[in-house]
Amino acid sequence: MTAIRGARERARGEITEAIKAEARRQLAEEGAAKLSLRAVARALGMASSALYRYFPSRDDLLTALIIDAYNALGEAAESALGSLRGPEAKRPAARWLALCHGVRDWALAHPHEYALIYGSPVPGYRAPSTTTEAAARVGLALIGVVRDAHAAGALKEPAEPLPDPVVADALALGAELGVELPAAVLARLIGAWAQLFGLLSFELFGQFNRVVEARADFFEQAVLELARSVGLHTPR
Amino acid sequence: MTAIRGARERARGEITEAIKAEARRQLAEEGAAKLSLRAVARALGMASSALYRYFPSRDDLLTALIIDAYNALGEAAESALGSLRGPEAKRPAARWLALCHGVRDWALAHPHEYALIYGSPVPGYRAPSTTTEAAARVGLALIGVVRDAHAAGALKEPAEPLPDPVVADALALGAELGVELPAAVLARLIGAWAQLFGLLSFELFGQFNRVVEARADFFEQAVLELARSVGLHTPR
DNA sequence: ACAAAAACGAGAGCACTGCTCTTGCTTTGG
DNA sequence: CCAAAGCAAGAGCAGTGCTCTCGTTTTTGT
Repeated sequence: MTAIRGARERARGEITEAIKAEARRQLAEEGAAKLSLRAVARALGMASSALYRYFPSRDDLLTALIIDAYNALGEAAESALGSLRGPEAKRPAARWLALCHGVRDWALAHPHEYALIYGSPVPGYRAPSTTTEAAARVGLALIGVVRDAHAAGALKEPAEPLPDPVVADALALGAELGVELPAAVLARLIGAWAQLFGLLSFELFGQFNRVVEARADFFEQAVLELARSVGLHTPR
Repeated sequence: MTAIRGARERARGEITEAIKAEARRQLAEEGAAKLSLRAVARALGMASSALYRYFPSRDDLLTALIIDAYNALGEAAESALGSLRGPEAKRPAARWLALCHGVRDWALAHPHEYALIYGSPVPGYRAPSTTTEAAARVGLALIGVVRDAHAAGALKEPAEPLPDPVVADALALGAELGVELPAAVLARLIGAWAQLFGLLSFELFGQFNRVVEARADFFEQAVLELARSVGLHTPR
């Protein structure tokens, strides 16, 4: 169905992509606030009004960029996991670390796109299912690492008890995702997920200026601690 | 020196405050992106050009709002700590919890102002010392709670070793702040600080939609875990 | 006390923005 | 082959941040 349905359809796809590419360029240079439809149209040599045939509004363009960014980040994370070789590829702690560093590396390489998805929600809130789906990829990857560890019997379930409502949320999530993990682990995974991005946001948004200098070391250390909190064994 | 230096000076202060108040109003309604100088001037019944006598640019107004927001948050946090009564007021874990909940309560009550300070940096980066000073208040409060616990001998120093560069950062921070805490504790405090806002940002920016429903319980649980990670005893 | 200097408010104006509407042209499909 | 749909371009509207100028008012130095 994506076959050649005429030159027009193909052209539409290409132009849509060109618009997004140029918008991404301006985003990387000036940030989301300064992204201007007219400037994009100008750079592409088209009338600004023509652009509205492809994106009905500026917010729609931004939403498309957001989804792309989520997917790019998800892909970076997954590929960091996939490029592990040798015995490292099987050790849960190493997988966890690789995943987190993959996320961080992408964020450092694309700070404005990171800000777009994990900074303040720019277009008056919203979360179409396409967005949330793409947004979930990193979280799912984290769960995957822990699930594999659990299946291999390499998980040390935390002893601390959890309040009932938290357990309920964790169970609901586990059921929805069809993943078999103890509620305590799942709940801590959610926390670790949020905290991972807390660390990244502080680093990227300048909150660590004059506080943390050895950013990579600090990140690794913090992320190792998160791995422990979900029950992963972290040798050495 | 802040004495009455003429009606003009007093009027200037009042008008400056009125502008910020109206800007804050529009901020709370529409978010930072939609805040317009002209609209503020209109609401105040003055010409838009007159507003530039008080704030040289839109970014300067935003910066002022950012500083105010940091201070309001810092104040909310400190007062949550100060309003503890009875034996709770002495238990480090209770103080830690009260502090974190104070931060969360303020954030939930002022989501747009929270987004202004912990979302994407809106005006092309920047951090005048006045900003960083106000921004540090919550972090300092967290440190204070742990310092007191340490002084009272109620701190269980974590055993896990830290990489040297991280230790160095922690020592430098401790020296700069003149606070006597083990490097391992200080390093974990920085992590806990970042993670606290990671949790809040995820909650406020909608990342927990359809994932975590029992937000307050979840927050409490996560923040308790953070307290443990810095060495605080958490009874029950 | 008076004149010079500084601060102020208002208005007009510039360059820019997102977005709409209308007018012609081109591709598509029955 | 021709009507219908898709498309690009231009003009135009309302709004924005910001600058400049021009009278007026307040402060300040002598």
